[in-house]
Amino acid sequence: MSLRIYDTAAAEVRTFVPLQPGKVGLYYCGATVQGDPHVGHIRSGIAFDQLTRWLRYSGYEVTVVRNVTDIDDKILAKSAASYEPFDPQDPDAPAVPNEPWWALAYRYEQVFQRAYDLLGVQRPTYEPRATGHIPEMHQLIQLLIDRGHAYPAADGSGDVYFDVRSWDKYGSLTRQKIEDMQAAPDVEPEFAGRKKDPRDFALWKGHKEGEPATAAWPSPWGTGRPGWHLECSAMATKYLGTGFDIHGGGLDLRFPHHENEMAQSQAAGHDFAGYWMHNGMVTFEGEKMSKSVGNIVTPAEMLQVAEPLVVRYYLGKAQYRSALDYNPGSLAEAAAAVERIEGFMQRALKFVFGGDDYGFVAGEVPEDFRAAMDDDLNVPQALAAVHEAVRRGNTALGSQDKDAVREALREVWAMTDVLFINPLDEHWGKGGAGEAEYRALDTLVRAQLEERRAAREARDWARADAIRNTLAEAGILVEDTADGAAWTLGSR
RNA sequence: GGUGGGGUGGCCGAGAGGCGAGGCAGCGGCCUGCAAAGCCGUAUACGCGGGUUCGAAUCCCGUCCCCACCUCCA
Repeated sequence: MSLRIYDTAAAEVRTFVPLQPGKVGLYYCGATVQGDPHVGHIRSGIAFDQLTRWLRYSGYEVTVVRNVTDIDDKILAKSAASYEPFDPQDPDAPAVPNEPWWALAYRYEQVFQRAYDLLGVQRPTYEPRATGHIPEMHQLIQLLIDRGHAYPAADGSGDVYFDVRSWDKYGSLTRQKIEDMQAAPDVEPEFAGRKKDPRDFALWKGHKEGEPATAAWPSPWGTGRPGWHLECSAMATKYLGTGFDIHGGGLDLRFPHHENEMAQSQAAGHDFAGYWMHNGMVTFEGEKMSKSVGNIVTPAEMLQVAEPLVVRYYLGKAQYRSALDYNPGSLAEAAAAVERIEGFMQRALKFVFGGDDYGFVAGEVPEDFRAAMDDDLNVPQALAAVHEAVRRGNTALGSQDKDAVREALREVWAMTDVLFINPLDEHWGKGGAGEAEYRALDTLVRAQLEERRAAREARDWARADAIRNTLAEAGILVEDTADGAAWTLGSR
C-alpha cells in the first residue's frame, strides 16, 4: 500500500513515513570529482533517480540534494601531477597539463553532469559544492568541539579530529565495535601523538607545506582545508535541515564515510537521516569494478556500443541493493528488451492514433507495478509488469482490439515514464536525426517501399527482397505489417 | 579477526512454505511469398548434506564456496 524501504541503519525493511506529510528530503552522495565517472556512479544516480521519480509519482514533493566534493587529497594530488613533466604517450598522462586543482575539479564535475544528463538522471534540487560551504563546516566543527566530541591536534598541525571514543554510538550504522575493527597498521605511527585513537578522523586538515595556497582557508584552528565526510553533514543540514528523511549512496560508502557522517552529525545534536539507503555495486564477472583491479567499464565505453536509453535500462534493471553483474552480452540483451517495448509502443500508437501521439494521455500505473515499486523499489518485478502489459498489448494488436491496445499503451506509457525508460520520450531522441533529415529519409524510403510493394504485387520476390536487402544494408529495417510495410532505423 | 550480503534453469534477474516472475538466448508451432516483428507452446532451476512439514528454492541444523566493507571508492 505504501512505500517500504530497506534501512541500512535498522538492517530491515521499514515503512516509509516522512517527517512532514507529503514532503521528502533526500540526500545522496554524488562524486568526488577527481576523475571520469564510472558506471558505479551512474548506477547510483539512476537508483536514486528511480526513487525520486517514484516518490514524485506517489505524490510527494521531493527535495533532492547531491553533493559535489571538489576538494580532497586526490584532486590535489592529480593537479600537482599535472605540473610534473610527463610523456604524452603515457596513457596515464594528465589530460590537461598544469591544471589547478579547482579547474580539474570543475572539469570533471562537468563530465559527470553530462553523463547524468545523457542517462536521464534528473538534476537534483540543489547540488552544492564542498568548497562553497566552508563556514558551515566551521560551525559544525566548533559545535563538536564545544560538545566534547572533537579536538584540535596537540602537535600544532592544525588538524581537528572527531573523537570516536567520545561517542558511544560510533559504529552503529555498520554494527561494528571500535575494538573489533581491523587496525590500519600504517596509521598508528603517523598519527601517534596527534590522534587520541587511530580511528579518529579528520574534520579539518591543517595546511601542509607544498599544498597550493588556493586550497587553504583560514579557520579558528589554523589555515587548512576540510576533511572528507564533513561536507556531507554540513550541506545536508544546510539544505534539508538537521533532521531529514533519506540519505543514500553506494554500499561502499557505508564505512567509513556514512558512519562518520552520522557520528559527527548526531554528536552535534542533529537527528540527521531517518533512513539510510545503499545501492549495490556493479561487478564484472562477480568482482566489484574498481580502478585498482583494472576491470572498469566506463559509461563512455558503454555508450559507444549502446544508446543512452539502453545503458539506463541496463543499469537500472536490477533491484538497487543487488550487485549488478556486467558481461559482454549485457547491453545487447538490454537493447532487445528496450526494442520489444518500443516496438509495441510504436505499433500501438500507429494503430490507435494513426501514428500521431498528439493529445495522448498516459494512464495510471497498474496495481502490480505500484506494489512492486512500493516494495523497496523492486524494479525487476516492476519491469515484469511492463513486459506483461506489452504482451497483452501485442495480443490485442493481433486481434485488432482497439480499446485493449489503447489501455495497454496507456499503462506501458505510464510505467516507462516512471522508470524513465519510455523510448518515445523526447529525451531519448529519435536516432539523432532532426525533423528535416527524417522527412527527407522517409520520402526516399517510402519510394523504395512503394516499388517493393509493386514488385510483391507482381510476385517478383527477387526484386522485392533485393530492395529490402539494400535498405537493410543502409541500416533500415523493413517489416511487413497488416497495413503495409513499415521501416525503422536498426540499432546497429 | 569483525560486520553485512550472496550462491536460482544456457545467461541476466525476481521470489521467500503450496498454482515454475520477467527479460535475453534456444527449440517447436501459428502468421508470412520468404523474412522480420508478434503470438502460442516448450525447461526434472534453486551450492552440498541432513532435518521439520501433508508439502521447502523458501523454515531449522551442519557444511562448502563467493562478494563487499573494516585504507580512497557509487
